[in-house]
Amino acid sequence: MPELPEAETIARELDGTLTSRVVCGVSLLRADVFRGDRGALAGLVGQRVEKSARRGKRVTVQFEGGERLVFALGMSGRLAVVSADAKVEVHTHLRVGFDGGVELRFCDPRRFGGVYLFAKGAAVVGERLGALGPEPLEISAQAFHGLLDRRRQIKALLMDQAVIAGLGNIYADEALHRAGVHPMRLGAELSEVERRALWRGMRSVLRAAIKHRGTTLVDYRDPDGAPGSFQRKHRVYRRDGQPCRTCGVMIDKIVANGRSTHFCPQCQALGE
DNA sequence: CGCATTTCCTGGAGGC
DNA sequence: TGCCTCCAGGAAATGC
Repeated sequence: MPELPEAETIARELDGTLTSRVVCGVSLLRADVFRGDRGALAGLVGQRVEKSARRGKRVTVQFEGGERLVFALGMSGRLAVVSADAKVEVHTHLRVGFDGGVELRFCDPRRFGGVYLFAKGAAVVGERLGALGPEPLEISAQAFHGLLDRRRQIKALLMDQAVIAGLGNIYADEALHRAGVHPMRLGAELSEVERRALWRGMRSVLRAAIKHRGTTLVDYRDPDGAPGSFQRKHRVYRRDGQPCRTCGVMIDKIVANGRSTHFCPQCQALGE
C-alpha cells in the first residue's frame, strides 16, 4: 500500500524519466478509475511534462500548460514506465504514451485508487480526493503539536489525511513505536515531550523509508518494477509475535481506528 | 465532535 | 485439485 515514502520514490523516478516528454496518446481502458472530464484527458496529447511530484500519498504529473494528472494509488495502485510495446498487464486501467516510445501505465487490481485531471489553477479536490493536511516532513514541531490537540486516538489522527498528509497504516505504527506512544492514547493527552518524540519519530521513519525506496509487502513496485526494502527495517508492522527490536518483549497486534495495529506493550505502555 | 460500521474490490491464504 | 470463505486496507458515507 503506497504511503508517502513509496509515492516519493515513484514521483522522483517519474520526474527523471518523463520530464520534457510530450504526450502522443492516451488510452483509458477502464473508465471508472478516471474521475474527471474524459475529453480533457484526450486533450493531453501534445502536452509536454514539466515535472512530477508528490503531495501526501498522491503522485502528480504536471504539464507545461498547467494541467495536472493526479494519481491516488489506493492500496494496490502501481505506476510503471515501460516501452510502448511491452505486454499490457491485467488490471491496467490507463496508458499514457510519450515520445521516445515510452509509456506510463496505471495498474490497480483492487481499484481503490483513482486518476484525476485538473485544469490549470484548479483546486486538487474531487470525488474520494479530500483536502490534505500539512506535509509531515515540512511541518514544524510547534505546528505539529497543535494538530494533536484533540480528544481522538493518536493513531486515527496520524492516519487522517486532512490532519497530516501521507501516513498510512505502516508508517503510523512505525512512528508511534519510535516515539514510545501507545496507538490508543488520545492526542490531547500527550505531553509536550511525547508530541516532540512523535514528531521526530514520524520524520525519521519517513526519511529512512524513502532512503530504502519504500516498503514492499505484496504489491508495491516502483515505476521500474523494483520493490522497496524498508520492510526489513520495520520495528512493529506485521511483526506481531516477534520480539521487539528495542526491548525484546513480544510485539502485540490489536485493532485501532478499524485497522490492524502493531505495537510493543513495553516500549509503548498505556501508562496509568 | 468522535467513533464504529459499512462500502468499494481482488488476490492470497486457509479450511475442507 | 478445486471450491468456498475470510481478510486486508484507503477513504468516504452513515448512523449513533
